[in-house]
Amino acid sequence: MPRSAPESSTRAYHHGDLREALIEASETLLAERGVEGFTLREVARRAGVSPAAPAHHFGDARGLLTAVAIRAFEELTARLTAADVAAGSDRRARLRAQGEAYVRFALARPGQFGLMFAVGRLDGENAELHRQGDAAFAALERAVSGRSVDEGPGCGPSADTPPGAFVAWSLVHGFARLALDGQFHNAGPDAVEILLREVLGQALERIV
Amino acid sequence: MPRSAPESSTRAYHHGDLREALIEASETLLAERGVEGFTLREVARRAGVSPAAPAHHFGDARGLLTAVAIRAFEELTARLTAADVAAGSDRRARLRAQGEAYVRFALARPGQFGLMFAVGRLDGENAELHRQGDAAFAALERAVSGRSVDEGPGCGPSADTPPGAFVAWSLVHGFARLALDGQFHNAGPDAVEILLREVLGQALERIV
DNA sequence: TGTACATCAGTGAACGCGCGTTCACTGATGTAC
DNA sequence: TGTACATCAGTGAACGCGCGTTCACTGATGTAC
Repeated sequence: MPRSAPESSTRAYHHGDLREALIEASETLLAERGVEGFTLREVARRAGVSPAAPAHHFGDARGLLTAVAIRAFEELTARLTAADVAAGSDRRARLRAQGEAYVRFALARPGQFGLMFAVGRLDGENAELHRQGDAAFAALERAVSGRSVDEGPGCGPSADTPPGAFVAWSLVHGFARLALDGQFHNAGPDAVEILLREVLGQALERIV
Repeated sequence: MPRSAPESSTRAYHHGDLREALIEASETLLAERGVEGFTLREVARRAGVSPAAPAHHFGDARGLLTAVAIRAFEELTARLTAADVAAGSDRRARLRAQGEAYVRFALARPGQFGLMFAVGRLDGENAELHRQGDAAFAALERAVSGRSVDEGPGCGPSADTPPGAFVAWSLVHGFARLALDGQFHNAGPDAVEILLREVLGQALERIV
């Protein structure tokens, strides 16, 4: 099932749905080469269009990357929320489920995960980007605060946010980045899997 | 006092000590533009030499960056160890002191911190790089395990490493990266300072 | 002490490369009448 | 239904750019005798 475009739904002209094709090509390119290896020309090549075509839909490279990041935040939020719901009502179980979902998302989509925090490559003025970023954080914060998924949307980091939310975020974020940067390679076979369980088991449950 | 070059001490010919000058120029360039903004030509420009000069001392760009990363790990280890010693013998105090030192290093030297974990830009075959990276981890692990600073050098991540070391590392590493990526900007004024204390206070002490 | 020579740090021009973006354009699609 | 026209997605060549690295070289330094 094709996802609907978040803003003005582009009609199919020559290509069919170039906007969508460019986003998907970006996702696979990011997966293969990371944010550092991303180029607009390569994306165009993979989508089978000329290097000038993307400008029509996204303005420039930053615009395309921002669209990809927005979608990535949406997927992260969906995964966090699904894990939360599946974990039941126990606060620690919810927290652990979300922590595991966060790390698994990062490991499954390393390129997109890198992009989401590569602020220099994104359009910081984009309101939708902020909205989706805040939504992902809100999902985590909800479990930390023991609020139900049904109790409204929550909001992004603020001065009122309980510190535990930052603790949980830092922990899973740091674990994910270290794992992606290969820092656990010497910690034995299946180190990431084993450590993930231990870290979440030892730490996340105690923190809050 | 000029630091002595880690390998074959380069004599002063035309420049004086180009090897050292290139490393220092790299450090300030990294500070200004991050790893993404690093170029060999710009470093040469800043050191006042031709673009071909660095090759003589470091082979290629990767070689120079690796030398810079090695030095950065040395500085991190020195900071962690100093904080550890200053914290006395209480295990939680030591852990907290090292955690704070880790984050402060990252905030003070964002470009070098980014470089240390930008594995794609470094020479993964370089033994000294691994040695210094392991040494930094070993400092952290020592406090987690409650071993004294005097009890030998320790070693890098392995299958025998207590999980708490990975927990502590993930926590401070994640906090540092999120802070550097501007993710705490909306958490109020002085958010990073306040959160740093809260995160270390709430979490690090409980984890082990 | 003086001279001839070897070493090698650093030069500067050139290499080929791929990049993001621009621009005038083409031609398929959709629409007004 | 048919025709003329407007729209605009996508083309492809060209722009200027800065990059890392190479190469034959220069000339200061150090050294052997």
